[in-house]
Amino acid sequence: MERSTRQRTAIRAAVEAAGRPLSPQEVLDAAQAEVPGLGLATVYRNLKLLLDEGELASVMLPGDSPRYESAHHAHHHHFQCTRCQRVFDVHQCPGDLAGLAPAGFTVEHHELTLYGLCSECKPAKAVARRTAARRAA
Amino acid sequence: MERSTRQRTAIRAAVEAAGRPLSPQEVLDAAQAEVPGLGLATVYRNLKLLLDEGELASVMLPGDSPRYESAHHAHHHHFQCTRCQRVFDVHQCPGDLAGLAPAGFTVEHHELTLYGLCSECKPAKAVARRTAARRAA
DNA sequence: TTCTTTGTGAGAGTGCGTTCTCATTATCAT
DNA sequence: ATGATAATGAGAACGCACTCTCACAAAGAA
Repeated sequence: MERSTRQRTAIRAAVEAAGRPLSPQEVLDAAQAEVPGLGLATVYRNLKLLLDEGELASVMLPGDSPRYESAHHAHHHHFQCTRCQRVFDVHQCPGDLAGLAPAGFTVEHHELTLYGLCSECKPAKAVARRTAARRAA
Repeated sequence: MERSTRQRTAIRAAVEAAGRPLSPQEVLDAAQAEVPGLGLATVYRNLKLLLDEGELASVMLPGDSPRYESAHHAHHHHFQCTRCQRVFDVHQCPGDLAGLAPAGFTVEHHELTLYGLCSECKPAKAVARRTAARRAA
């Protein structure tokens, strides 16, 4: 039977607390605050377990390995920051995209990913630009 | 200087003729009709070359390795068949998705992927369903 | 035609995300 | 507290897409 371990608890908590999809490495980094010796294999094992139980959902983005987030979210999309690579939820959907498909095709579902700068990186980039300009002067 | 080989010509022609994004393996299969001994390494070498020259564009889809298509296409999106896994172009765009992002975020671009059955697989699936029903009876 | 050099095919090698192995640890029913 | 066994940590191993190596083939300038 399934046991309750500090590791499993920390992993579950890390993903739920993040409020955004995390990569296995990000989960490891976050959960190690709670369980310092935590290993990557344990993270993978538990992500798979929680996925099978339906507690987590995997999030696939173009050209990236899977991330994981709480499964208790309605249909939504994702935003990836082009600077820090972190992924955030977008709780809106353009909806009704069935009409875009070629004739004779049936649309079952869709994935939308927005790219740009997150609220933390937008100012960071502006600062970097100013710094570069100062160096050049 | 760059030479014109049967292999390169066949690879370029295969991608242009497909009219949809092809995986390296699909390119190999298609181009081998023209150059039977063609090797996978040559396909990768030439895809990279044509990419660098700006003749091809790479297409990333969630959870899949890159595909390649002609770069001479305006902004568009993609449709992946959930049965045959092939990818097709969708020449429309819901547009103006900047408003969907969280406050403080800047949207630079976006990727949209539709999933469903292509025109070839839709009838195939209906047939499979009828066959299964017959077996069950 | 000859020569230089780019391109090719085959298979070995690489990188990386993920899974497996196994000795050790820790949970929990008793 | 004790014992059965699930879970863990570390590192080896894996799978896959992709790139490199190298001997050989062939394009194209002379």
